[in-house]
Amino acid sequence: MSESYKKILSVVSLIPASYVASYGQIADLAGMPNCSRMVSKALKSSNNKSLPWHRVVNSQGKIAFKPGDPLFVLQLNLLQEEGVEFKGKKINLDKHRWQPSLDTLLYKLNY
DNA sequence: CTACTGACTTAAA
DNA sequence: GTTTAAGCCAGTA
Repeated sequence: MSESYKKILSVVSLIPASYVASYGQIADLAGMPNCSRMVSKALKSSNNKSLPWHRVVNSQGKIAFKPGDPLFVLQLNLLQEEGVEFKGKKINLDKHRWQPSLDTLLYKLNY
């Protein structure tokens, strides 16, 4: 596994329950701007069961999967169990977006 | 080697 | 609201 993926996954692992981050946001925090597609790749290739992958949604606050997809339902359930509110298909990002403090990133990611 | 594919994003029309 | 188009880069064929 590449260092890029490791970094991405380590950022995702910091997202607390009932908060979400977008793919682009994760890419930015990992020091790889404009690499949102790599975030999805990294998540797909990860087998880590403790990774809170479900807390990553797209920039519109919507789940990235198609509504018919089994993973869509799974992710929706996981988020709702954590108390994330859906307004239709969208999450209120103003309320639920993860905004990590600088010390969180510095300390936990060894930047 | 080239070509295509994404659990994406942004800007522009 | 919508649809395009370009950008991104590790996998895959």
